[in-house]
Amino acid sequence: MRTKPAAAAKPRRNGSKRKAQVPGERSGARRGDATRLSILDAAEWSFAQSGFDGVSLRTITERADVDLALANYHFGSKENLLHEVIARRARIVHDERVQALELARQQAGTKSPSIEAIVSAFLAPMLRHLADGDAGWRYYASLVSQLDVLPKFTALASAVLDPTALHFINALRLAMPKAPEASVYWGYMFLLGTMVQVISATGRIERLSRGLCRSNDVDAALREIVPFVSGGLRALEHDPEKWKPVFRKDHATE
Amino acid sequence: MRTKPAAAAKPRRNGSKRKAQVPGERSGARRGDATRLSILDAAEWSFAQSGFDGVSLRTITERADVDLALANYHFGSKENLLHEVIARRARIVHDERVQALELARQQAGTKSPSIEAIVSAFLAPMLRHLADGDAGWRYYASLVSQLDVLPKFTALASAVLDPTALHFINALRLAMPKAPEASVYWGYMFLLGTMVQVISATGRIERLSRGLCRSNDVDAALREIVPFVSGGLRALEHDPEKWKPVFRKDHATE
DNA sequence: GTCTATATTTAGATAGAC
DNA sequence: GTCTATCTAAATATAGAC
Repeated sequence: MRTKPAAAAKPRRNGSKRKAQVPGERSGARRGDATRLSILDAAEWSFAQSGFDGVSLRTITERADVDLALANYHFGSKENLLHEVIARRARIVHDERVQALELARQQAGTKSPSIEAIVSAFLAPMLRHLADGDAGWRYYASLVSQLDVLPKFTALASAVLDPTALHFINALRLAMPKAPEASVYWGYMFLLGTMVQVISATGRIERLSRGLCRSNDVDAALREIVPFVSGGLRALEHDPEKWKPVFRKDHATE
Repeated sequence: MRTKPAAAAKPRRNGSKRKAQVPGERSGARRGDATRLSILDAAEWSFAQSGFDGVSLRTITERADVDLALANYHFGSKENLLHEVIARRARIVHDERVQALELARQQAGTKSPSIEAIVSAFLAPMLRHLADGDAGWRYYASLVSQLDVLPKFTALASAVLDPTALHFINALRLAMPKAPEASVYWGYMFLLGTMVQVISATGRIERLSRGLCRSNDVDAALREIVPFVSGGLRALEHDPEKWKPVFRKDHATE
C-alpha cells in the first residue's frame, strides 16, 4: 500500500543493541530493551485483535506507553515489526515440535511412532503455551491463524509454518504406509486447519455450545483434537471408493 | 478506526432502487445495477486478497472502473459494503447446505443419515461452487476464511456461519449417539476448520507437495476431506482414555 | 534512546453540478 | 446515477533537539 517501502527496512541489528553507551550509565540500554519489548507485546496484541492493517503504529505505541517515533526507531517499519513479532515465538514452537517428534521417535524404537504420537508432538507444544500464564501466546496464536489464511501474507506464513511442516509430513508418511502420497499432504493440511480453528480465539465454540465448551480449556481441546485428527488420518489410509457420495453435481437450488 | 462511523450507515434500501427514473430513460437504473455489481465484485476480490483493512475504496472503485464516490453512494460505508459482499453468497450456501441435509435425511429413511452424508451435505455445496466457472466464489471463500479467524469480525462471521452450524450440530448429535455432548461441538469446530483451510486459497498445499496436490481440484479435495472428517468424528465416539499422551506437561526447552 | 514537531501521503466520506 | 472537487482525519515515516 505504501509507495516506496523498499528503502529503509531493518536499519539496525539485534546484536549491536547494547553498544555506544556511556560506561556506568547502563539504564539507557536497559530502557531500550524494555521499550522494544513493550512495543512487541503491544503489537502482538493489536495485530491479533484487528489484523495487521487494522491497527496503526499510534495505537500500538499508545498501548505500549511509549513514544510513536520509537516504533520506527526500533523496528524500521511496521511490516518489519510484524516480522519480529512472529519470529520471536515461531522459533520456539518449531524447536519444541521437532524435539517432541524426536522424543516420540526414540520411544517408538525401530518402528515408526504412532499417528497419535506424531499428532500430539505437533499440537501439544502450541496448546501447552496457550494454557501457560503468558497471554502473549494466545495473541501470537490468533495472529498466526490470520496470516495462515490471508493471501497477502502467504509468504510470511509459509516461512513460519513450512519448515515445521516438512518434518511432520515425512513422519506421517512413515506412519501411514498404506496411504497414497497425496493423502499425506492433504492430511497435514487438515491437521493444520483443525489446529488453526482451535487456536484462533474467536469464542465461537463458547457461543455455539452456550458455555459447555471453552476454547481455553487446553486439556479438553487436546483430548478431542488428537483423536479427531488421528482418526481422520487413519481414514485416509482406506480405499476412498468405500463411501459413495449422497450429493449430485448439480445444485439443488434455482 | 474512524472517529464517527455510527452516523450515516445504510442511507438507501435495495427495494427502492428502480424508482424516480424518467420513463423511457431506462438505461440509468440498469447502469446503476451494473455499477453496484461491479463494486461488489471488485470489493470481493480486493477484500479476499488483502483483507478488509488492507484495501481502500479507491483501489476497489478503480478495479471496478467506476467513480470513487459511487461506492459510498451505493453502499453507504465501507463496512456496509463488506456486509453486502458477504450476504449475497452466504444466503445461497446456507440454503444449499440445509437442502442437502434434508435430502440426506429423506434418503436415510427413519434412521439418522450417516456421518459421511452429513459431512458431505455441509462441504459439497461450497466446494462445488469453487469448481464452478464463477471465480467470485473462490474470493468469497477466502474472505469467509479470514473473517472466521479475525476477532475484529467475529460478530459478522457468526452471523454468517452460526445459523448453518446449528442445523449440522443437531444432525451430528443424532449420528453420533455415543459421543459426549461436548465432543459434538468440538467436532463441528474441527469440520469447520478443516474446510476453512481447504477453501482459503493460499496455495500452500501446492507448494508443500510441489504440485502433487492442487487446492482447486475439488473432486480430489472432497475425496480426502469427507473421509478425514468422518473418520475423525467417529473417533470422538470412542473412549478418550484409550490413547495415552506421549508428551509431558513441562516443555523440553529452557 | 527518547521526544517534539512535522513532512507527506492516503484514508473514508460528502457537497453540489450535471 | 454519475462525476469533479474537496474536506477532515489519520496513516507511516523522519528530522533534529535533548
